[in-house]
Amino acid sequence: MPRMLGESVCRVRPDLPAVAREFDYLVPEPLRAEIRVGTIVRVPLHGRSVRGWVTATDVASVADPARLLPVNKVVGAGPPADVIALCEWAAWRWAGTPVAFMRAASPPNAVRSPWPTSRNAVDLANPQREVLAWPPAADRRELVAERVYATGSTIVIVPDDSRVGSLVKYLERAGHTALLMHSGESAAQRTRAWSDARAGRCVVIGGRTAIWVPVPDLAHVIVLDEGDEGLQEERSPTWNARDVAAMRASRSGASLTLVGVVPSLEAIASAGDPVRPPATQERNGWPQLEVVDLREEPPGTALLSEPLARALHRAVDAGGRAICIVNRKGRARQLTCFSCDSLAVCERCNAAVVEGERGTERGLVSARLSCPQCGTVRPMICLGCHGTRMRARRVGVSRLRDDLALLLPRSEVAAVEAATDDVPDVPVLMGTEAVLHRLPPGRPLLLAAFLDFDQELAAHRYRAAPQAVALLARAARLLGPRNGNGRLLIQTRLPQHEVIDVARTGDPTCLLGTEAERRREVSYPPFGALAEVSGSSAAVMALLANLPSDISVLGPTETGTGQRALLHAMSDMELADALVLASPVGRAEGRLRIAVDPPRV
DNA sequence: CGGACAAGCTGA
DNA sequence: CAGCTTGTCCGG
Repeated sequence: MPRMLGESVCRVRPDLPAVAREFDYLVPEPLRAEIRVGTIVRVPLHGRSVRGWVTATDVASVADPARLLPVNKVVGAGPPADVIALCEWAAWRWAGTPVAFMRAASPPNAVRSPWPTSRNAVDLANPQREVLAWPPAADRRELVAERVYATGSTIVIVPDDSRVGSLVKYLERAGHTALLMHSGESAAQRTRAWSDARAGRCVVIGGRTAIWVPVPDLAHVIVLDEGDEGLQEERSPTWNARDVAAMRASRSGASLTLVGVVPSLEAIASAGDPVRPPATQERNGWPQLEVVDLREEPPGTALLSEPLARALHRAVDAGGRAICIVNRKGRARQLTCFSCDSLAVCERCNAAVVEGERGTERGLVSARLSCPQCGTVRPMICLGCHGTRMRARRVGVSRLRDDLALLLPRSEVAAVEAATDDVPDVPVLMGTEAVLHRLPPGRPLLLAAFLDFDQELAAHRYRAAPQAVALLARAARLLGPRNGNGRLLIQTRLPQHEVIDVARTGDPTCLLGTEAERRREVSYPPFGALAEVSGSSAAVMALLANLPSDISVLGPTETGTGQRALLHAMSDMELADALVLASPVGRAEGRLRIAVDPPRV
């Protein structure tokens, strides 16, 4: 096929994650007007017709022009050029393929309408970068509204989709064009919002994917709950919308506001020390707090203390709702024999067994032990002394529900876990943290009680403290401010812990200093960078072998299916560059997953 | 990713 | 050695 003079050539990245290359194609004259950077096209590749994104137009230097094939057709509009470039950056930053990001930045359905007359990028004289410490129960609508830019677009990232409705209404009442982009919406609705955003002069409100919207005139990016785990993609590449927001704002010359109850060290590292509201507002932005020191409770009361019982009765008698939170599913996660005190383990694999659902054994209802590792189930019998009575050591929500029901004979008590289908509208809910996300409407929430908060404080994850604050903050938001009727109750043996101080005083700096100290000591993020690589032994070992020497490696350790290792570098850039260098150029030998900034280590 | 083609395996 | 499975390569 001879190439004619003046015929234009575009570069296309096929929507095939395993093909880490771009290819050049001829642009047929009738398609020329529609083909620009970002346009979604179908192109012939290896005898097939595949979808892809145009990544460059008017490509000049072509290796072998005679071999070029023409683009088959234009599928529809895609991300604008600046977003395509942002996708390339994100692919480097989180060691993924650009395709993964281009998918996230594209509309769910094809958009055939032409681009609106282009609105120029806003030229802010003085773009601001700001970190804002904002107490959980304080209203955030005003905070957003006063930052919305009138002659340009604003992106507002809100990880929790249950709270966006009132924000949208508030902004619309203030005369703004608000576009909702949450994953809970239908594909058609999200496509429409994506398409409408191309006109600019709007406020886009959505979850993490909203950071990729095609607004042409970005002036401000606001990230609410910037430390929320929901801002990070769980699957690889594990990108974080807060970090993409910071880069997009910086590249567009837009302002950036990162808002958190206790701002993350990552936010502070990228946008400076937090701005705080006046101290009275900080205090009033948390509900009333009661800390129960479990060391002073009589032994044997376990997690159902006297002050907890009082608070529960008070809430129920007032006609409100009370929720109790323990992050352990099931009945008991650990059991010891009542007579010989040995730990109950699995007869096959020796792992600690948990108390399973009750089964029927020769006509008698009895508890069973089940192994979380291999699934073996046996009746509740001690392997050592054949005793049949067990003491529950780490009690879970289903057992606590039963205990709570005995304590509150006149109220209905329901257990809630992530797997619970319908959360019943009863006065008392006993649940894992899932209950904080799945509260049925109807009754006013008067009490949120963390029965074993030390489990969160002492968790061996390096982000344990901010995650613990996030739990308290979520509960606090549901309970309302200090002058309301909601009450937060925390049972602990560490009543002086900085995390609890934040809820007590409203002062986020209680925690920031010690947390920064801890992380700096071991060069953990944001004073260093981490990545977890896992997969088949061959793939992991090949990657580790090609790593430059300034990357330190913990492991590898055996997993069920292969190997896992933790990589540490002194900066995000160093880590990203090393992963580019070490990643296999051609086909990967077996499965490999790279999680940059793994949420739990 | 998935088609093409090569090398390996099996049974008469 | 035909006919089938399994593996490796590579795309404009």
